[in-house]
Amino acid sequence: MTATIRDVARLAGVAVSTVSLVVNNKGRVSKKTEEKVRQAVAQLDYHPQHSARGLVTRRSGNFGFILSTDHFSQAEPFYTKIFLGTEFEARSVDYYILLTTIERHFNSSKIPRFLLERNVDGVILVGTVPHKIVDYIAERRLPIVLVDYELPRMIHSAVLIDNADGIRQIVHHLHELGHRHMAFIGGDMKHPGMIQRCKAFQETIETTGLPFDPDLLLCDQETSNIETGYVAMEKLLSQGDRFTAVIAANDAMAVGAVRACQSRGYRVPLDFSITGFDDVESAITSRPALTTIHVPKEKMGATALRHLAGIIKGTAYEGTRVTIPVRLVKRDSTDHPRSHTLSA
Amino acid sequence: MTATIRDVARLAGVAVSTVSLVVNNKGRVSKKTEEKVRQAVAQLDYHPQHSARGLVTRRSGNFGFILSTDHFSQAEPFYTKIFLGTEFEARSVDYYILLTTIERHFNSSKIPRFLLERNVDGVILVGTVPHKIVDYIAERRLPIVLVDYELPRMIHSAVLIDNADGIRQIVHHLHELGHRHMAFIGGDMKHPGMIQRCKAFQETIETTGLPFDPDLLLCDQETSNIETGYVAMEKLLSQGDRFTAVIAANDAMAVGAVRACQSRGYRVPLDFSITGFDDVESAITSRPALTTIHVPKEKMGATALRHLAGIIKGTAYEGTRVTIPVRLVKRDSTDHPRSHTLSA
DNA sequence: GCTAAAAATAAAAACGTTTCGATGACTGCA
DNA sequence: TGCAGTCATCGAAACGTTTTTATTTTTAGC
Repeated sequence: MTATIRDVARLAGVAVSTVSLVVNNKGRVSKKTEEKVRQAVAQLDYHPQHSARGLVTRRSGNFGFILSTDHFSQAEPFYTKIFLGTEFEARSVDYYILLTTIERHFNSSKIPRFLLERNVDGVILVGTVPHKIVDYIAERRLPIVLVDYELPRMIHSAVLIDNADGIRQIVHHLHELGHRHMAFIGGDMKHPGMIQRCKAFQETIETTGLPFDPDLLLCDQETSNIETGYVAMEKLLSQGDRFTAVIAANDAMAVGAVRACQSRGYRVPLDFSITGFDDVESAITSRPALTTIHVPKEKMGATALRHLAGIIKGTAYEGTRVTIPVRLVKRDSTDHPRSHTLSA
Repeated sequence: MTATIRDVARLAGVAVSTVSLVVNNKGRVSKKTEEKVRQAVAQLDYHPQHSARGLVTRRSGNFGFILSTDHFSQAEPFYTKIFLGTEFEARSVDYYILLTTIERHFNSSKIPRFLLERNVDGVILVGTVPHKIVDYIAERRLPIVLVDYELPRMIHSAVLIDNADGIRQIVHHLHELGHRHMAFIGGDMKHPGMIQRCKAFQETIETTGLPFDPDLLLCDQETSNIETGYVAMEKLLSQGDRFTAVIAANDAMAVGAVRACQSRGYRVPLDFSITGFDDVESAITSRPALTTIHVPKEKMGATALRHLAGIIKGTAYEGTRVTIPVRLVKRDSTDHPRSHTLSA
């Protein structure tokens, strides 16, 4: 039915091995025969059969993509977009992606089948994942790339975003607008990225020479969603009029903070400037549209895949951290502080 | 490194072919040798190698899962959950899922790689997909199962939800509460499911003996999101006080309708009862929590996979439609109509 | 034009599995 | 005890590649 390498060889009038050489761009083949072979390939619509190839190369041609179930079914398509980037990039390097989700709590009886069966050549792990599964994979000597997550021990490759720089950009932006008293809503500190954002806030405040008020630093939440932001903002408001801007560690909390303001009759950005982080869908759709830090999600996924493929080809080193730059997106949730406007 | 079938055979003291028989539960093997083989398999942690198996069986052991890019990166994890159901079910029948997205507009240069390379044994297509890609796959004689979508020509298998019954349940629920004048917000009529919901509304109104008012039937939108619902509700409200309940064809539009009410100072469900459809995340988190129709998304995915596997095994027929039942979930967005409450 | 070296091509083995036909070992019946 | 028939097991071929080694062709230097 479908053409095999023999058919191509016969049609092109060359040996099977020559066809293989051409198809894989290996070895030196004369221009002339290469052309003949390529023609035959095109004519027969030949595609090498994965399984046959895998049998001899001892590679599966697959990468595993592991994500926690709650990350995957979370409302904002943050991780979904990372996957999209990975999948897209996989097409160009000829790998298939096997996506699977795991529960938050590692359960050795629920190990992804592609690991048990050794049917992947490497694994991409995205977001918060149980440490044990990382160890399990590492024990099996499979290359690993973490995305938007890192483990204390720095032995695995990771694709990260420049959280510190993002926060710096935000603080500077607000500072330029004239804000001096900024509050920070930190969210769930179990995620390393959140810790970085929180730390970066404190450091930037300090280096910029702004006053630091510990009451305006809220970093002890359990979650990082809209509700979290709402509650945190209410707490800040109840503390009195000590700030003009609020930096939320992600967009969801920023949206919550905006709502809390609005339901108390405050206007954003007139009374308070509020910023997010991540630049997810709701940063654009919510009113006012959020000033936030754009995180290139697809690019993270693509970078992870490229890196993983590199490790296998031998052109990249395992254990490298790749940091993806982020950039400020100014929208409608930030403006000069009220007092500043008045004095101007 | 990893154990092969020969290792198992040697350890168990039997022929390679016997091990194969045991592992695949084929042919008749004596209890005694079966036991020996199983022991050896366990001891060596043997897993058949996909590629070797695929080479001889001429099966890939993969199913394709195709979804439009916008469905996949949509805020509500509706399709994501369908995928989860599929993936989970795939584990038990020993198939891998290759997930890929396609653009809304069919582009023959962007055909999923697993189709070009014939690396799947069947394909699940979810939500609205270009007809051309369905034809393309069918031409290649690959089994197809559509999920939450159907094509005019009824030649492909499809897993659908009982839209008509869902609408019936809602109308009856509202009727029981005492509502007689119901409005309907239909959303994007390009999706067959939306058409069904709209039709079912009209039919149920009629068979229940309720008055039908064409002004209360809004079925000419282009989209089906929160904004759509908001706008539609404003239009309804501007038409005067002719209804006490609003049935939105999905949860997003219901949320929009609720917001429109609230921003005009109406209370839900006191002034208007509003219902959704789908039972997505926001049906639970939005205030008031929505009375809606629960759609078992994971189950749809699982059913699709099972059906596809059945077609290949020869235990299911291609071209079958499987309808998944739905059920009403009563939450806080519906109550007796105001007049009814007063008169009671 | 000859030879040695380099480049291009070919031939064959190997990868791990399934499957088919063959072989051997039992069973039950005469 | 012998024999047909059934049941359990085995051996070997085949699947479509890549890769290594061998062979042929081309090139370059004299």
